[in-house]
Amino acid sequence: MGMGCNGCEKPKASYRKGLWSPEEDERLREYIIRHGHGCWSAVPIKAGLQRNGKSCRLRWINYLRPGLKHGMFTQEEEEKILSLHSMLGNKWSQIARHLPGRTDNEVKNHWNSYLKKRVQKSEGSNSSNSSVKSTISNNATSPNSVDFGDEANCNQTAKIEYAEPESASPTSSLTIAQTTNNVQVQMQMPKIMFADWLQLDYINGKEIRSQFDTCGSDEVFSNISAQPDESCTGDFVPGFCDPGIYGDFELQLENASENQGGGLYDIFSPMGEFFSGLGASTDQI
DNA sequence: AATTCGGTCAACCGCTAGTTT
DNA sequence: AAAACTAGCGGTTGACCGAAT
Repeated sequence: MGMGCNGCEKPKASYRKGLWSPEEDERLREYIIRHGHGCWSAVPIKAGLQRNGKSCRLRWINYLRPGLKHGMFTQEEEEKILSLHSMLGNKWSQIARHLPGRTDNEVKNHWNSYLKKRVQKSEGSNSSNSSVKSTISNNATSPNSVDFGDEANCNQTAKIEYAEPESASPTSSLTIAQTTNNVQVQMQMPKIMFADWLQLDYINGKEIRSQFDTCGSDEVFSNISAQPDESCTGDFVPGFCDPGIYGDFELQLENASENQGGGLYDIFSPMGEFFSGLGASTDQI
């Protein structure tokens, strides 16, 4: 686009706005997968984009970040939104945290264009908006002190399944070797999809440190941005989190040290699921 | 066939809180 | 102490598209 007045030395770069082109998307994705995002305001410069950092951040978080679900909300998701909204109000980011693969923006949009009307209608026509509230009312305390521990623990949307011994074991022999410690665990513990596990805030009442967006943190985060390969089992949703022990589970990252600043990671979920992909850890950038 | 209407959703804007200089 | 900067949040906008007229 044009460049405003040339004479005045306003360093005001004219940023592109509006919808992202596929080329821009590719540049941004490529850059972040290789280098992590670091400081967002530097991203467009380093990635060669005529956008501001804020726009890049938004595009990554809401669209490009691996692991996002797109498309129709399931009934369970909708019910969850309704429940959470009745407790939290318009705290979209908090609500979205309990919907794996969904962004706050998406949840907000869905509420505004579908769910709000539905609630209003049922409120108008009725006495007590029964089913929605009843699912959560038992522990609906003040909005500030909502504790999801129990909910996360027993809820259905966490996709907790019981692993069959071999269905959980990937084809890769590497994996088998690496997960010997987990074999026993695999037999008796619930199998949790990596994706869901990462995004849950609590498991068995214990807080899990997982997040999808860390920047400039001094803590030793390993930000994993990976893509599924053939040996993936189940839904793979990569994310950013600390390796370590969380409650009854352990998350391992393999080969990370040999691939500092981007490279191939082997990632083991707590239940021994194996994933491999590109990654970059921000603490090395 | 052309125009208007209405809904959706990606993206922007302004603000706040936290951190760094 | 304060100014500058950053990430993140939620409200809002407007481009786009299908349906209705």
